[in-house]
Amino acid sequence: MPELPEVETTCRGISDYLVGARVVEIIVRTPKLRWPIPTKSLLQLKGEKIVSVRRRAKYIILDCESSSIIIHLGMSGQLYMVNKSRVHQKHDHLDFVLNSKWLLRYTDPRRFGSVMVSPTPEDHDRLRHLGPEPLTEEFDGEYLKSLANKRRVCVKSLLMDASVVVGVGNIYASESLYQAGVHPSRQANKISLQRYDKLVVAVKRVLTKAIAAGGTTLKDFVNGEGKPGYFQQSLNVYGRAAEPCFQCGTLIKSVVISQRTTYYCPKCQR
DNA sequence: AAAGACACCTGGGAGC
DNA sequence: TGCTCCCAGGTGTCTT
Repeated sequence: MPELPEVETTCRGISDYLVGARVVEIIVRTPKLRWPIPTKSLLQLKGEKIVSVRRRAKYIILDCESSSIIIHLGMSGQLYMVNKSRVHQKHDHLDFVLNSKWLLRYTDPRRFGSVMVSPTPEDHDRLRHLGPEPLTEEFDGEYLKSLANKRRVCVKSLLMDASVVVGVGNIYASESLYQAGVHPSRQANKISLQRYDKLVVAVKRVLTKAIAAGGTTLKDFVNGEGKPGYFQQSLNVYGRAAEPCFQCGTLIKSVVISQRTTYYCPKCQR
């Protein structure tokens, strides 16, 4: 489900309900996600107020008074507000009960997600080595080109490497490369600065548009209020193998790059 | 050191 | 209807 726009959408959806609220109870039903939930340190936050809600890469950070809760949605995770009276179902692993009529529920069928606790989330092992946010000025063509010069991987793998830039997952990598006219299999160190400038613009544009649309709902994504996103209506190549390119009519192709299906137009992307 | 393969899980859809 | 197989939005870790 979630790439950066979906995580951002989730953050915005739950923030108003959480900031300033107090966590009166924490219910851990499934202690084992990708890693074991640190139940003990999590329960110590019971009674604390949530000070802020933010995002770093695809991690959602709930800052409480003494420490922060770090949540990753993995492939199938969802985080959303429900009325306290809503009964939990099979994959509802975790509830944060608030001092209001709401609770924050974490649902994740595949359990690839994770929940961590840290007083200094930026320094956490999982977050420390992350690259810049894609929607900042730090992420520009020169930056990308300088890293690409040292790499022999294909450009799509470079774009999806979280130590290079965070938040560009499989959908938006394909979409950005299409918009920039860059072939996903092209070797990263053989692309000019001009083309990296263009690629960076494309990444920013695609992500910004997707956030504005409330994310992409492929199967089951819902925002913090349980509503779907609408960006899938704007997808140009992702999931469109054997369908005509909107620009030139050539049939969209798919190829597997580092174990992930990648979509591109063989004519528009070189 | 970098790049590729594999692992963790469940559910949904296609094909028979 | 029901079985089997394949695929899926991520990313840490192991192997080359």
